[in-house]
Amino acid sequence: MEFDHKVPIYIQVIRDIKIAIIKGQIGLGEKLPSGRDLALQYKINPNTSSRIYKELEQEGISFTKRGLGTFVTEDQQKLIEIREELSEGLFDNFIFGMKEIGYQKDEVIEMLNKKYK
Amino acid sequence: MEFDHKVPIYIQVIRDIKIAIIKGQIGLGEKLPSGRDLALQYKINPNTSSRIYKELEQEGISFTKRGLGTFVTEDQQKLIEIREELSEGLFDNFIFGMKEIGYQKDEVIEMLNKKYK
Amino acid sequence: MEFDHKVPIYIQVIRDIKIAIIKGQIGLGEKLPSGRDLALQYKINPNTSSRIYKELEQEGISFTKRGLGTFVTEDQQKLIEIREELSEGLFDNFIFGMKEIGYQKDEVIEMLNKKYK
Amino acid sequence: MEFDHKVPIYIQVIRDIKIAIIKGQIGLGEKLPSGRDLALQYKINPNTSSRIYKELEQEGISFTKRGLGTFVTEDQQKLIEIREELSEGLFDNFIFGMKEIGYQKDEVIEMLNKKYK
DNA sequence: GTGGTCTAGACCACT
DNA sequence: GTGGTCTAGACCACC
Repeated sequence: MEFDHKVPIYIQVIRDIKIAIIKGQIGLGEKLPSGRDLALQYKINPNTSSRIYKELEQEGISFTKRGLGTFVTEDQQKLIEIREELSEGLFDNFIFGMKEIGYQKDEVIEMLNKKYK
Repeated sequence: MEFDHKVPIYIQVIRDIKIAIIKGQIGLGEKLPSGRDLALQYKINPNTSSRIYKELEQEGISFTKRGLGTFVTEDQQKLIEIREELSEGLFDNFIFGMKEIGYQKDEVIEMLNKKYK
Repeated sequence: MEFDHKVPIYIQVIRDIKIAIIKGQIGLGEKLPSGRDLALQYKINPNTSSRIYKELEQEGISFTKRGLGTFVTEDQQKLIEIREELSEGLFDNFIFGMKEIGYQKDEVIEMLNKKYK
Repeated sequence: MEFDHKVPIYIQVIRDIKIAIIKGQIGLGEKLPSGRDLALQYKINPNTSSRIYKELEQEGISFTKRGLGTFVTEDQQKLIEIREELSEGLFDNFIFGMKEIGYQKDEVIEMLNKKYK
């Protein structure tokens, strides 16, 4: 994975993990790599791993068992929440931004159709 | 104007000025406030004002006449460019993001229709 | 029993056993489960069981007979000691904490009365 | 300030700051010391300061202005929340614990009266 | 000067 | 082996 040096690494990795979860590449309840392994995988410092897992835990996406490791929550509801959080953010940003620069619904949709080709 | 303290103030002000220009609230060739006035208007640090004008000038959106102040370019072409730059950024971010979290074109457009209501 | 993963499991189990003892659910002189059984009961690692018994023994609450197992002390005095140790800890923590955040005796007792309803 | 080496420094400092706020020693909206200064005051590492402010921000107790510093929230409501959070935690822990080891309301209040002398 | 991020590396407690 | 905490020190963007 290549990092965009304009946005914090930990943010990018968190996003990456969230996407892996909602795509089912990482199952609910599954063990996540140890902090050290995550550091190796993404070529980051173990401290950064630790920060990543801490944030995920705070969002209720993972939890940790002392001495055992970090695990994905088993709460199915979370899956939906994550997906919504991610898409919601994209929609809001997009729609609000387009309004701000003066585009109406119809124009936006027409342009979107073109862009998607 | 309220700032989101997570994103640089100068970025937010630049965006604000660009939007005012493409909406015609600030006309082509029109004089922009002095750095000091800009600082007062937005309640920002004068250093930040000067950074803002420096960036706007670099993008060809404004130019300065020594002793007279800073003016918006008279180049109409710029208007279109700004609009495109802003919308381009929004589209890329949106489309790329939606792909990443697994939404296809049709779903996106359907959801967008709903959101716009 | 559900564990709070923020506090060491062995601490939680030790507390649980102490409470069982002072409540008489486990009698003085009674045999405690083998390390292996304890591990099964609490769904913990056998290593953790052995740590638990080691600590209990150190506090004089249990003792081991080689080849026979671990037993609760027969010393009645211990019962009182345990109870005091536990309640002492609770009182100190509570009173000190309430002082720190600025509550006086009378307020504390009044609030306590309310909470108990 | 002396630290209890059994509980994380950042937790203790956070508590200390919260108490200073609810006691009015630090006013609402007031600037907190810079991360570096906090580190000097408490004799901790600047990284630890940074962690402390991050947590406070997450709890809505402080906010940060880039390049300017960290400030206490101006929301009066927060004051009450903090006080409640702190006292609530103490009460719950105390009452639940005393119940667990078999003390009834009257005994508890009587003992508390004695302890307070 | 101010916070934000990251690396490096250490030590500890828990399982 | 696993996470949690802390120190040390660096670099950066922002104001």
